[in-house]
Amino acid sequence: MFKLSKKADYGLIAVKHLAMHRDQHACSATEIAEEYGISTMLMAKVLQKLARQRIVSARHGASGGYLLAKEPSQITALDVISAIDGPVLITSCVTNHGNCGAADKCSVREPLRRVNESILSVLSTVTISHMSEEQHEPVLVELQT
Amino acid sequence: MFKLSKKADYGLIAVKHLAMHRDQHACSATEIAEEYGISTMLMAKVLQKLARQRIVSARHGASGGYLLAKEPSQITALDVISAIDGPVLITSCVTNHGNCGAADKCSVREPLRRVNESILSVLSTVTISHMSEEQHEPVLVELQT
DNA sequence: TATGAGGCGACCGAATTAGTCTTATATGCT
DNA sequence: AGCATATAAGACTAATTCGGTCGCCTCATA
Repeated sequence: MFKLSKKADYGLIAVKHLAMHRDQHACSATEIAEEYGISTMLMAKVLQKLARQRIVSARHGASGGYLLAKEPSQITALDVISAIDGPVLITSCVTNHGNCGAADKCSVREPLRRVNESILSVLSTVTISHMSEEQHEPVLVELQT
Repeated sequence: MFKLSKKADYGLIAVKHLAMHRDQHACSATEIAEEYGISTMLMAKVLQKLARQRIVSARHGASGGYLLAKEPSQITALDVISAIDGPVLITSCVTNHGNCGAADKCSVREPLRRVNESILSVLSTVTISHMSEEQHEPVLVELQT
């Protein structure tokens, strides 16, 4: 209902792993998958999606693998999640493509759109480097009620 | 992936409807369902769940229906959503019931737990009365990164 | 006491998500 | 050159979740 998909979860794990091993060798999908006990095939799929969005860069061939394409502080949780699962929309009718029959009657669309904005703002405030740090300074996010 | 279920959506619609018709008659499930073009059966299910969590109160019998059990300002979006879909957990392993095999290896659980807290905080800041108002003053939410 | 309302659980089909397989392509090493 | 090792991509299947329906029950009121 309001859950991250496993793939997105795996994506965050992979990106964090790469962040911890940067300036070292490229990590292969197999290497990362085995480290966390995840199916190799599936991890490969996830990394491919991240590569397509230029969050990681891939190196073919022997001793190849993946490297972060940006600084960990420049990669947000939102980047990773939406690279894998597509845009984050808490309701399917937020974009208003007419697929919601009750669109004109629906009285909650506008308020939910604002809640959606707030969640995007939370997710884009958290970066991979935040996720690797130990100290956690509070950050204020402006929420449009 | 990161979406409200339709049931939760319908729940918010119903609660907002009740908020707009308080001090009037009790609204039946059928009445609300028809107003927004939603299946009567399904709307009934949703209202039953809301009643079980004491968000709305039900009146049996002829000219019965549902009434809000609290002030609109005392009902948060989180109340409604979790009444219908259960606790809001962005990952299934947040509660750590051992169902995630990689729990000990998983390096993102703690950061995600904090993101989850922030989302809860957003959802519990938005009340039904907020959702009915037109003006939207920004509210600051403290986000634990 | 008949009628109109909610309460609850079982159930089914559809949609989404998780995970696998296969084939193609690129790279490095010997 | 040729082989081993990687990624790339899409088709495919299995598993799970979700949306929606139905039937039977209880309760309250006209």
